[in-house]
Amino acid sequence: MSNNNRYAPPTMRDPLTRYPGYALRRAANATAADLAARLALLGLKQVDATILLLVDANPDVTASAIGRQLDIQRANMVPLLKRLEDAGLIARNPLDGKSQGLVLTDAGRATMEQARGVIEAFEASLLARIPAQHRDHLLPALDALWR
Amino acid sequence: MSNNNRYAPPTMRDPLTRYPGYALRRAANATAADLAARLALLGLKQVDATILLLVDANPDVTASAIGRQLDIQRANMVPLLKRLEDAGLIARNPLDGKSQGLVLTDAGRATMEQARGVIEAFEASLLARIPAQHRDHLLPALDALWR
DNA sequence: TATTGTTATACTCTATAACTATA
DNA sequence: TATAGTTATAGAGTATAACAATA
Repeated sequence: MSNNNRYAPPTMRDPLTRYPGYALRRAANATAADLAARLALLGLKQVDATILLLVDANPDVTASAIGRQLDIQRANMVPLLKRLEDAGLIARNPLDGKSQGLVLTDAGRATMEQARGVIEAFEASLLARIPAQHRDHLLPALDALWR
Repeated sequence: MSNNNRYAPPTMRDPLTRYPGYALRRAANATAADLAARLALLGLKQVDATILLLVDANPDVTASAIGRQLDIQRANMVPLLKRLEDAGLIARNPLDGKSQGLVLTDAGRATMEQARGVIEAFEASLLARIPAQHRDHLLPALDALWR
C-alpha cells in the first residue's frame, strides 16, 4: 500500500510549504524548467528570448540598458549578445563613438515572433493551472514584490 | 527633468511585465536576494536553512530523501551536508549498513531556531508588501504551480 | 567624471557518469 | 535489481576588478 494516499501522512514532513516565499521559489523553478524546455525547441534560452523581445520593443537599445533592465551585469552581457549576434539574430548599430544600438535582423525578428508565441502558450498553460478564484490575483501580488 | 515621472513613459518598454510567469521569476529573484542577505547574518545560505528545518522536522532522514524533497541531486548533497557537519550543526546516525540518518546537534537546533525566526520575519515582510486584497491568494496560486 | 564596451577571472550552483556497498 | 553514499568533473550562471575610449 502506498504511503502517499489520502489516508496516510506523506513520507516527509515539510515545514516550509506553508511559507509563500518558499512556494514562490519552488513555483519559479518549476515553471522556469517548463519554459526552458519549450524555448529549447527554438534553440533559445530564456534570457535569449527576453533580450529578443526587449530589443524588438526598444530598437537601438544599448547593451548596458538591457543589463540594467534585466539585472544582468554589463560584463555578462558580452558573451550573451555575442551568441545572439553569431546566430544572426541581432546586429549592432553604432550610435556615437561609444554606444552601440542593438536591433533585430530579419531572422531575429522571425525568431522573436516564434519565441513570443512559445511564451504566450507557456503563460496560458501557467494561468490555466491556477484555480479560477485565485488567477487574477497572481500578477498584482507578484508585481508588489519586485516592481 | 526626470524621464521616469508619471507624465512621461519610462525609458525602456518592457513587453514582458504583463506576463505572470515573468513576474514570478523576477519576484522570486528579488525576494531570494532579500532572504539570502538576512540568513547571511547567521552564516547560512538558503539551502542550509532549508535543510536544517527539514532535518528538525524529520529526525533520521537520509541525504537521498532530502535531495528528493528539495530537487537536489544526490551527488550535490554531499558537499552541502559536509559543510553543515563541519560546522557542527548536523550529525550522522547509521541506520543500517548503508543509510545514514541525519539529526541536528544541540548547536544545530539553536541555529535552526534562529533561522526559523529569520524566515518568519522575512515571510511576514513579504506578505506585508502585497496589497491586502491579493494577499491570501498568493500561496494557493503558487501551490498550484509546483505541488 | 561618469558611462560604455570589453577582457579576464573566480566562484557558486547544477548536471552527469561512474563506482562501491548494501537493501 | 534498486538504492545510498560518494568521487570526479564539466557546464552554466554570476560577480568582481580592471582597462581603454568616449560622453
